[in-house]
Amino acid sequence: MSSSSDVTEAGRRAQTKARNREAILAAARRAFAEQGYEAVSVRDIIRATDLASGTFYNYFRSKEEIARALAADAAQRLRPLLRAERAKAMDLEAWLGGALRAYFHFLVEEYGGTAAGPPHVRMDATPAQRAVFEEIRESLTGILGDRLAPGADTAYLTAGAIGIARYIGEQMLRRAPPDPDGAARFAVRLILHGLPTAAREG
Amino acid sequence: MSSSSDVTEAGRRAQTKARNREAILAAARRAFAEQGYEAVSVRDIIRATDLASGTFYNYFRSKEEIARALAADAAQRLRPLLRAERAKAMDLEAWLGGALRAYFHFLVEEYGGTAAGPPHVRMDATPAQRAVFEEIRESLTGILGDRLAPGADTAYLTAGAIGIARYIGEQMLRRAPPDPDGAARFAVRLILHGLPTAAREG
Amino acid sequence: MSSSSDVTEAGRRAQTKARNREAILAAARRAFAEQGYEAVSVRDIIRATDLASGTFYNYFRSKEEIARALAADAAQRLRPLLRAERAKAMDLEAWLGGALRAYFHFLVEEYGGTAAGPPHVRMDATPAQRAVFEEIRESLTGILGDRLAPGADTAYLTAGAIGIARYIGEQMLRRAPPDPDGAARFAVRLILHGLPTAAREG
Amino acid sequence: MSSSSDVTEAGRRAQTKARNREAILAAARRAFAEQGYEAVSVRDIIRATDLASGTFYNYFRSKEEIARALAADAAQRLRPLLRAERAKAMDLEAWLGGALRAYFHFLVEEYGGTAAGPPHVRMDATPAQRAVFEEIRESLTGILGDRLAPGADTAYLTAGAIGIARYIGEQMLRRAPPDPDGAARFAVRLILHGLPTAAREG
DNA sequence: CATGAATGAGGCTTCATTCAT
DNA sequence: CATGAATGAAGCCTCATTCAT
Repeated sequence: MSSSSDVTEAGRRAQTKARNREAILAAARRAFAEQGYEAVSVRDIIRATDLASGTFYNYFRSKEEIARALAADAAQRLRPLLRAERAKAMDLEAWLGGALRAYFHFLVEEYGGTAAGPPHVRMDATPAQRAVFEEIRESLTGILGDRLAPGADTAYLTAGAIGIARYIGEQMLRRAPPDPDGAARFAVRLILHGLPTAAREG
Repeated sequence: MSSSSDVTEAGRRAQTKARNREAILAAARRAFAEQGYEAVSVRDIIRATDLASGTFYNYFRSKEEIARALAADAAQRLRPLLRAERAKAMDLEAWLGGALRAYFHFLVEEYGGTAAGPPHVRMDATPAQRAVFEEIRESLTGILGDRLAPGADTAYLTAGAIGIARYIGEQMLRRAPPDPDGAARFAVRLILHGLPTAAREG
Repeated sequence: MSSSSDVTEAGRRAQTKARNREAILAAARRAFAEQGYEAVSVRDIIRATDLASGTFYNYFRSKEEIARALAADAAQRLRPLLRAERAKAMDLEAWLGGALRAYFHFLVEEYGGTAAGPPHVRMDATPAQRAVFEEIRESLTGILGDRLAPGADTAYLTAGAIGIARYIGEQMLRRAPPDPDGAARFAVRLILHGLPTAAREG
Repeated sequence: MSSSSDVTEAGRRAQTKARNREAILAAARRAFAEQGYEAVSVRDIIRATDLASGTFYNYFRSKEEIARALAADAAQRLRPLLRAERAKAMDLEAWLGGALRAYFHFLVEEYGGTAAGPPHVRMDATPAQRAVFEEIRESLTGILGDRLAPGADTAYLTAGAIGIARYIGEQMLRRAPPDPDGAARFAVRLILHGLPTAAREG
């Protein structure tokens, strides 16, 4: 049963496994984005791949697990980007611009062409999402430094910033073609200077 | 059919009907807010009342119908409030303050005690929601008047304002006790002057 | 509570009761004929009257009972007719003609305008139907007298005759306007002389 | 995926599938014959097999579909038999004998042991049944040739013949053991020469 | 590991029947 | 007796998950 091509075979196997896993994840991401968790059936997901229904369970223990994996995956892909921007940025404007560009590009890559966008989940539904929220809060407080009043409500500040990013991101995805850089410029202005200022510029 | 208490009888019946209808609506509102449309089963809803499963269908034709009724109901309760604020308000600040206070009080009344808040639905999932979006956009453009640049992206502006309201509202609901007026003051400042200014004040 | 018009009142009540009972029976007959027993709901029946759903149960103990009542009713209306024809008839041809005319007129009165006709029930599903079957068998053997061979299969003979009547009756109901007398003439010829003979005449 | 028993494996699977499908069909046929379409629940059907409720839907999309499949199946098994008899037969008697024997044997195979027989559906409830009706009508007119009067009512003739076959078939199924050949001989005589002649012979 | 049929819990909904008024 | 809302069993069907091959 073991031949001289074992290594190659094992390699091919590993490749196939990785390919299958990615295929399932991609199909699930699309499906969840378009229809929401409950409306998606495991069969919807595997029907979008060339695999059989049972195979799903060789890669994920349950439908819930793939959803969590997906959310964690998104958050984990997003966090390094945000961290990198935080590291590079010298001031609030630079950081906001970098982070929002990163986020909007991420949205386009992840959900571009989708009718929907990322599921609008409660802000802290998963640990990964909570982590992102905290990450942003810390970056924000760090950069603001002593321009942050002692009693300032950083949770509200963070929520406001995230709200702007989320909703403008959703609008952006609905346009053809989506323009992440333009959206980021707009969001930066809105966050930094407020709505009247943002309205004054084309 | 001919007792002297006919009126009272009919009245009691009508009262019971109205009470049951409200009980079902309230249970559904809670359930949808906490778990989302798909995750809620009709049995979840009626189990939260003291009625029997079949009774649900004496009041709503389907699970979908009650969801629509709920969304329409919320939007229809919200729109007059927003309109009234628009009529009263002379400038942007007054309008924002009134509208946000109205919205946050509405949230507390509607979802106070709930773990969650209103479902984060896509911004224009239902006609009623679209209508609210447009209502806000129009108020915004109307009040800004010629302080709105010709090419300004009013959809982004509206989305940003709604995003702030939604996410700060969600944060507010999570606090005990929720403070809608405080949240409104904060949101007004954030929207009007931007994040750095909002951060500078306790 | 008792007035001088008690008799009149009682009379009106009895009238109303009879009217209601007939209304329910008529609605049920139509419904069963058009949709079949199981497909008809009690609400279908009472919706076709101006009564309330609970009222149904003041007149019939259950849906099954009204179906039985209906079948019994039909059989009981049919049997006297058949008996009368038997009494009048001097020979087979006269009896067949009378009985078939009676049956086909009965069908038109009972189911005319209906899309369907009487439910095609098993020949002996109810006692009343069994009784009709036996009634016909006895008339047949009585009239045939010694023209009936000793070992003749009277069940088959009866079944054949009934089969002809049922299926030609069904065809007749489908025509506009239905012609019960013509159908009876045709069926008599077919039963008496067989198909080739019946085919030879227009 | 690569064992030497692949063919056998696939074969066994296919066999199981076919067996299950047949088991479901058989159970449904019995149930529909005994209780009629509406009175039969999908659970009745699968309870008569050793399968689980959900399995039904691996084979048929709905209860309606299996009913249609059953009717179509019966008609499709019957029509070739009737056609073959039509091709062989030189005269009316031969054709009637062949067709009725074929039909009665079909009944015994299909519904033998059943308390009931085929559901007495309206003569043309399904396309397949309409097709059988027309098939018989055409054979009849073809064989009668110019022994058919110009204005003869071929629909009535066909209905009469089918009525005889249906009701005598029902009687036959009720006997133990059923005698399809005897029933066919009887029915031929009745159809060809009429009731008095049929009565004269044992 | 892949396959895909089998499983059975559970979802939505209908409906015969009861009962307070 | 009439009314019509309440009841809960039962129907059809979907789906996450298991398992033999």
